[in-house]
Amino acid sequence: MAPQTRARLLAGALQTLVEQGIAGASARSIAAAAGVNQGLVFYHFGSVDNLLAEACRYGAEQRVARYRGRFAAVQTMGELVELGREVHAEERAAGHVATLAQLLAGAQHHPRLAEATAAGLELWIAELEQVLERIVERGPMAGLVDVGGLARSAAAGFVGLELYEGADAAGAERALGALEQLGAAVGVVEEMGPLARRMLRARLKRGSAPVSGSAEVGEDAACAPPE
Amino acid sequence: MAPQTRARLLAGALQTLVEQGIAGASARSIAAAAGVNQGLVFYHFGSVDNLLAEACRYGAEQRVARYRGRFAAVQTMGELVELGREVHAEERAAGHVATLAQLLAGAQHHPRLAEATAAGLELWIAELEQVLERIVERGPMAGLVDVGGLARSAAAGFVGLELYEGADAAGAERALGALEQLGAAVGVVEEMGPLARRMLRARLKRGSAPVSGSAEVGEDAACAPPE
DNA sequence: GTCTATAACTCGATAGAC
DNA sequence: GTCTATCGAGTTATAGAC
Repeated sequence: MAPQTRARLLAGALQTLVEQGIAGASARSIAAAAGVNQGLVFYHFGSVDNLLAEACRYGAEQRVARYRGRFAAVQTMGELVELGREVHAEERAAGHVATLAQLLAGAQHHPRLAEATAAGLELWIAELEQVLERIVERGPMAGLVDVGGLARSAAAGFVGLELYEGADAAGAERALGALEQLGAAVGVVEEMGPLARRMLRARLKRGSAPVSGSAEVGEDAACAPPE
Repeated sequence: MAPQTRARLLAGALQTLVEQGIAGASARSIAAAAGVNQGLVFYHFGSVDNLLAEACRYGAEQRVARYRGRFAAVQTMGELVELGREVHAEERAAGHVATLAQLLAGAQHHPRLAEATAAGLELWIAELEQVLERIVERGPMAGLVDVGGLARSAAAGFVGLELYEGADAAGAERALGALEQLGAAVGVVEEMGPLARRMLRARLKRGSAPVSGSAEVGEDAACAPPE
């Protein structure tokens, strides 16, 4: 019966994180949610933190697998934003992104949890990165943007939005709407192809130096001189 | 001596959140950090949660005031991204954005904390919104994007990035770098002025309907037909 | 592998001395 | 306003019966 109990504890840990947060994730509450004895947490996992770390990997694998097919079908930035909405809605309803956020909060002061949550997030990031790679490589930004970094900022931003939604649901909705509008702006760059690519390359070439002054040109310099 | 003790407890609460996270923010550890007796938490604030809620507002006001001048000086998207880097570095060093993230994690299952953290975040959002308003209104996106929503997504994303950095510092650095590149892409749209504006308006007009098919045009449709 | 019982501790919160 | 002392509940973790 060992494997079944382990699985129940893992599921119980996730459920407890959803319902009570990291501050309420004790051996007793997790065991109660799993319907098993409290001592089994320590028999099977050694400590509550170890259980939470394993539950993090377990949960992330489960959730990412749920969307793998849909991620694979995405071909455009618009579709990706649309899928983002879907994922947001489903994960919010199930409380699973909140789980990752709770673990991430706990991980700030706990190296073992940090390792596990980073691994869990990495699963989401890998999925996202594949999609972005497909989208970016055929557009004007190919080779000009770090796709892995983009995937990481999207995943991290998603977690932040999820936390924000818990404190201000209406504000989070506005944020999502604005992101869709911003996605449309990026889509414009995509559509513009080579012209946008030249301008973007020129911009990035200026490197990390302050770009002050460059934007005042904005209105009348629709076509920057090619290199 | 009452006001001094109150202030010490507020500072102690923030310090404890930085050093031990929401899970370790007990009346005893906070009082220890403040150098006062544990019972005074309840005398002055009634409960630990009330203290945390007040500390949230107190801390957010303190931090936002620190950057008010610099926010006011920002004139371009590039400068804003640059300031974002500065704020990130300073807040990370002081651990204060992490504080907001910890409170946000705790707020998910605690209405009183949710109210306080939403108010604290709102201070950052208001500051950001003013800057974005200045930048957007003179560019092609004026009137086409919800500036308040943009400010909210930026603030929430910032919190997420901060949490992510605690679990994977290198990954967070990549994310920040990619965001700078993406900011440059938005800058391109800014530079393009009226042309980009027409394309963007056409895009947004299609509304929230799936934009599938539109991006495949990308490479060879540098100039979409104006409406 | 699973349970009970329990040790040793920390928690929030309060009563009462000063 | 600040302290000590304390209650009752909840916590991790272990020892030992089954």
